[in-house]
Amino acid sequence: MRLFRERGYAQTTMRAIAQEAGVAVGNAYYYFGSKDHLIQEFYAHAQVEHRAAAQPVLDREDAFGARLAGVLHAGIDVLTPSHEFAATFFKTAAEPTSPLSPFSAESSGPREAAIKLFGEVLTGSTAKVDAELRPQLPELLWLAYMGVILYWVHDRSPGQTKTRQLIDGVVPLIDRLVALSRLRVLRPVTRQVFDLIRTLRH
Amino acid sequence: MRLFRERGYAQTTMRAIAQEAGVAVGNAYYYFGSKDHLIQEFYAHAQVEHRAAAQPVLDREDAFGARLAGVLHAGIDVLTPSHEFAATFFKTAAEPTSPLSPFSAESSGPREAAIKLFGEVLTGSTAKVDAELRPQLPELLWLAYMGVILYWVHDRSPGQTKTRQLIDGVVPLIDRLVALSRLRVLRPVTRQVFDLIRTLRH
DNA sequence: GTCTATAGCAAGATAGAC
DNA sequence: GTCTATCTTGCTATAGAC
Repeated sequence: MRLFRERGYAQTTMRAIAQEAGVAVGNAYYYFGSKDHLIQEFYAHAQVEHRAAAQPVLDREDAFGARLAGVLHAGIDVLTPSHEFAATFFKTAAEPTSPLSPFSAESSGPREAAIKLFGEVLTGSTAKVDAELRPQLPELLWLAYMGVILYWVHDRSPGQTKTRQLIDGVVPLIDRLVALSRLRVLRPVTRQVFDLIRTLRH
Repeated sequence: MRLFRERGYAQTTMRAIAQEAGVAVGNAYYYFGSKDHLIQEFYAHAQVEHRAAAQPVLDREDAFGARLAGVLHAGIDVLTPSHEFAATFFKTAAEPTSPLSPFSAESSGPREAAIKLFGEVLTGSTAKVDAELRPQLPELLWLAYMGVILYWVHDRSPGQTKTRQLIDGVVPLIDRLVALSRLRVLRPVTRQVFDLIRTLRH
């Protein structure tokens, strides 16, 4: 991970990694199926750090919006030192056939943990949420987080300021939509959304 | 393209491509900067085919929803023969630094053409659209199309049936939201969305 | 400016000995 | 489990033909 951050993904050779780890190249491949597979370490690591960074926010805030914003910002905080490297490795993660896709079975560990984190955003908050929406919401929030990361990876503004603006802009929006979900007028729309999600899930 | 479709992206070597084309490897590199750059041909080709496949729909339908659904389905129709290959090359397209990203400057040609196509979906329709939303809508529809493709690439259901369901489910939703955009109650929400888009654009 | 042929490098991945 | 040697392939370099 240190080499990746320092030189970037492509510039870090398996030979260099093996040498740095004091083992032979073949041995590295004994433990990691491919260079790409090393990235899964990154996921697991990032998830643990994210959890830790989010804790103070979860302890402090009780408004849904503040909690969500805090957790999203914490996620980006943790990733920021690896921004350049993340941009280059993102291609591997995006490949659907890859076990590195955040949607893949191999990534289910970190994914479940992340969804659980967004569950805590909800349960610890004072928000009143539509009963039908509530069980779906943690996964939807995680999906939104994936969207934020997708934007962040492409974000070339200095310090990724735009991503911060995206979070600050999109959180009140989600907050409002969640509140509106209980409104009678919007019932058909939310129903339609749920039906669609249900259809696609299996 | 034929070799890619038959063997997949990784399994097709530059040596094989050059041989099949009856040229030397060096000559292939004279015309294409890298193996990845061959993919841009795919984009351009797909865009032209998409345009042609969408024409009958645009001639026939005048309801916004029907036009949008038709154009989205036409896009997937055109891509379907390359589904397997697309899944493996998608990684290159997803890398933000890559000139192959659909958001990159190098891809602006096909992108503009695609956005224009969604402009026609709108202008030829009978839909009444909020004045503030109208100029933004074609690009937003294109973005939604990118989302559909993202889903399609990951879609492992036989014949990518799920993607078809996604289109059929999401189109009435978009249709309804576009109609609702003129509603007074939702004005603050749409304003919020526009402000966010404006902020992020520069 | 367009093309061929060939040689060779770098780096991801693998085979097979120990 | 670990190593060394080797293979494969994207890509580059060179020298030369037309």
